[in-house]
Amino acid sequence: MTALASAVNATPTAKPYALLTLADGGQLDIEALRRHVPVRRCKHAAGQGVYRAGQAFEALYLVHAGSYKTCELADDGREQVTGFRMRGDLIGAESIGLKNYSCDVIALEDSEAWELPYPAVLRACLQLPELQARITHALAAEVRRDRSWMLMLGTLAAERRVAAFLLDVAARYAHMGYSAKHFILRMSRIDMASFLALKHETVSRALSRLNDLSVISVQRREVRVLDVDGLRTIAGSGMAVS
Amino acid sequence: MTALASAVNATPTAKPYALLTLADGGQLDIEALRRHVPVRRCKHAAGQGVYRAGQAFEALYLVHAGSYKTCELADDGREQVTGFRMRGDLIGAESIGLKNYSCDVIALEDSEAWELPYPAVLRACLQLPELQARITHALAAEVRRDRSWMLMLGTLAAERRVAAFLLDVAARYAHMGYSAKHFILRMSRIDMASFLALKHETVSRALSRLNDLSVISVQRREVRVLDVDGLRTIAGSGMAVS
DNA sequence: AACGGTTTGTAACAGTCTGTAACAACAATC
DNA sequence: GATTGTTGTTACAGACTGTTACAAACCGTT
Repeated sequence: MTALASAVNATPTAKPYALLTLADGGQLDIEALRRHVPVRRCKHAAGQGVYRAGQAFEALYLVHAGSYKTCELADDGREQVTGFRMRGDLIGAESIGLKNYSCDVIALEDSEAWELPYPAVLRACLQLPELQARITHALAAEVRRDRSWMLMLGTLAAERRVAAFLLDVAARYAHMGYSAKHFILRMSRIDMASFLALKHETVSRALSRLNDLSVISVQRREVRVLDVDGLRTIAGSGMAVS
Repeated sequence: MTALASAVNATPTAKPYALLTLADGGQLDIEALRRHVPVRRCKHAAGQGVYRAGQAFEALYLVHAGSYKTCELADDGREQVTGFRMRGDLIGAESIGLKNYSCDVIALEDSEAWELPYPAVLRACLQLPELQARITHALAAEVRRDRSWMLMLGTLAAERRVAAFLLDVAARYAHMGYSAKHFILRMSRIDMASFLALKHETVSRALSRLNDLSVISVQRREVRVLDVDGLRTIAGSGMAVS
């Protein structure tokens, strides 16, 4: 990573954040949660897993720094990246109700997630009605987000998918207080391609074309958005992630 | 529908069913729920909506008979079928936490869903801890199911997607007590194609080819599975829907 | 039984995306 | 600083799916 790049969206300041950004921005903060649940800070090196499919389900995780990918696995080895998680995102909720985690969650860079042991969370839910609602809302939001990507994957051509993806990344960085016009992608072309149901060469070509159209400027993982409206037009009036 | 067809998987008998088939088959039955929540039976003609995106979110629904499709809509008119719902499936949970429903749910045939007013459900959750867990589990299962389809859509070619879809339909009919080897598809080719992120002609071609391979026998919406293992091989060792 | 409208099937053609391959840029290691 | 491996880019040929068009089957209605 170049010196310039590292200044764009580096490790965040320790600014406090609400639990479960995904939901509607309510008031339950991490300190209230800590009074009921023993929180352990877990650091992960790039490529290391928070958990893997099949491991015993024991905790939820809250991303504190860095970024992760969630991967679905098939018996025959097929693999699919189903999403990327950043600061404030909840991890592990998809496995609630199971004895074992149903997917892999892997750090894309050196990252940190806070471990919330599930039995403690369950007990805390009885005393903090807000927490229960928050988790339910986060799950519902996750369903909506996944479906909104299904809409995107089912109706947009390759180049438009890539454009929609960039807009989503930009919006998420903006939400975290970073620049929406200049950022570093944390995932490889292969992960991006898997998520977008494309091949990595196709993603490269699409990015190059968006670059040639002067809608963005891209060099490897560094992206500058030059024409947001142009990008929105290509993506089809953008995402409707709720 | 032919006389033969109607005998295959017609309106179900009024066999009692557990709440939220999607989850892990627990014990909370519909009678326990009725003691806390006023249940209204809602009938829908084919093509009629249970609710539409934008309508005020007021209730969850439990499919009692028939079948529905869930549709995601984009601002610019793009549309994507994101799933099909049958007896025992919960509808509306994806909109929990919102003021308005986020998608359309439309009956594929004459169907019936039981309305569970959400405020009453919320109150009931305080008295029936099982209910709260059930809804949470159903939501988590919904996330897993959607991701498992993302895996399928992202990694399988057209013909294999259709095969995987047929296996899923067969499994769901089997779960409801119908034949897994002989059933009637309730959705049009267009809905099926939308769900599988294909065009309806491609679905037609794939079905014709599976028919020519003697893996299935298909005539319009009537399907006979002749070679389950063959179908599984084509689909890539089947789905891992949990 | 005849009538439109819808749904489904088939075909030829065109287009996008993919697969392969070679190369370039970068990172990590020695 | 050279080397090795990973990641990303680009070009070209080829396969699959999408497009378009039309015909047949089915449905509900008259």
